[in-house]
Amino acid sequence: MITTLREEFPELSVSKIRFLEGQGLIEPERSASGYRLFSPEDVQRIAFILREQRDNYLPLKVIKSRLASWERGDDPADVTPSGPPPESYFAASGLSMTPEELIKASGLSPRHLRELVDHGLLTPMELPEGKVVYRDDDLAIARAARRLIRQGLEGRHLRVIRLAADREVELLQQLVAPLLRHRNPDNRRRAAQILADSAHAGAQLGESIVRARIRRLLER
Amino acid sequence: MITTLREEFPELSVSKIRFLEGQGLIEPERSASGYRLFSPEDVQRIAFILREQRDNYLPLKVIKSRLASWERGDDPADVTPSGPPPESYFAASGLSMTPEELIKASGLSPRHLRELVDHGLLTPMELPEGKVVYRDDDLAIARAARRLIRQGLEGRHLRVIRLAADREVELLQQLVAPLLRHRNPDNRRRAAQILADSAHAGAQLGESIVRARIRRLLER
DNA sequence: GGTAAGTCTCAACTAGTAGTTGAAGGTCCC
DNA sequence: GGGACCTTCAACTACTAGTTGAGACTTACC
Repeated sequence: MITTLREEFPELSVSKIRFLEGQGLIEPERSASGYRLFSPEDVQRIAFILREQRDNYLPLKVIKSRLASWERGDDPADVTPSGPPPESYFAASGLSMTPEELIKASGLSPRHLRELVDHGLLTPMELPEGKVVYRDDDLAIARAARRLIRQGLEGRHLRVIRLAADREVELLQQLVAPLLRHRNPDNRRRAAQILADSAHAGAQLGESIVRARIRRLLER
Repeated sequence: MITTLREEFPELSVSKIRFLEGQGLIEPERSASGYRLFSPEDVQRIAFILREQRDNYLPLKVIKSRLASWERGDDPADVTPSGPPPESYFAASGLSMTPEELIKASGLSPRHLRELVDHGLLTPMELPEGKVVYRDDDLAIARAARRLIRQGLEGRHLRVIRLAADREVELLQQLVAPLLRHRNPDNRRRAAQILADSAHAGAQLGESIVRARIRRLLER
């Protein structure tokens, strides 16, 4: 049987392969005597299925439909909904934290927290009494920043990322400026939807480009 | 019972609430007589659970452990692995497509495809016979780009995103340059790991910043 | 040609997840 | 005091994701 796959998935059984075929997820060729013959593409496909199961806990039905829509070259918006759905994309949890709480929740050091504020990555709300309060946006930013800091990046590097994000926001802002000009709730909702989808697509685009570049870098 | 939740989740049953408590996902207060009392936070928590189930197909066990690590203020790397795991982050599927196939799979028009190539978002491999071939990186890029184009962005706007991505790659490259200087397989693997985590964190950071900015924009 | 190891189908079985249902009883509130 | 709600607890159900076993066939090797 396919031993290559067993490197990544040691618990892969023959019966599971048969089961996957029974569910219509794979369709290996057959030899004259009825044995299954797996092409490299079949192996890739099985690896994909197993990875989706293991890493994203997707039910086989969902994997199957994604494979199918991928094959049809379908609208990828339906294929990659791994993330919040548009309506909830900007849904704030109402969380608000003191600097101390943010430090605990993000794992940042006070020094790094200050750096992030200085470089404009974190934008706490200033309350009249002189206190400052962070929101859930800031927590997400702080956590991501901490991962990068741990790898050796510093405030000034993160600033580059912030500038890029700002430029992207300007871009998106232009897109919905006409809708936001008048304070009409319907237009506002429409704008939020466009922004949600575009922001998500923009993030995907950026990540895809980075990934492509890095892959080529590593291939050398 | 909680009717607010039924707006988003019409099929939510009382027995399901009790089941969730039985599984340890929620712990509502109790009145003196033993009735469950749901605070707004409880409602938020339940909504989160139901959303993870509905949108990401996560098993309750996984949701529970994510809630728990969120509560402990744990390493968010474990909390947000919605995406490929480090080892497979750069795993190519070996896919290669002709321009026509890419157009079909991405839904781009030939004109937009040309634009993306011109602006350096797509970088096909040129084969000796003069043919060009796209890879799976390019498909991901093309699909994300198409979502933005559909919202009204154009080639020159996407170029801005590409430049930002390039700058981010330069940043990350510096991070692993020492490891890649000598062709040692162990160092190479280590570099790949760092790049995978950092690229993912960088994408998260960028998206978080954009989201925060846009949210503030919409709040005005 | 024999035989061991592997494969085939098909049906039955199993383990786990995610709840639902029903019985017996307590609480709330008009 | 009665109807509508809530409580627990055990049993039951539906579905997913396989495993196991029987009986038959194939492949490889001596």
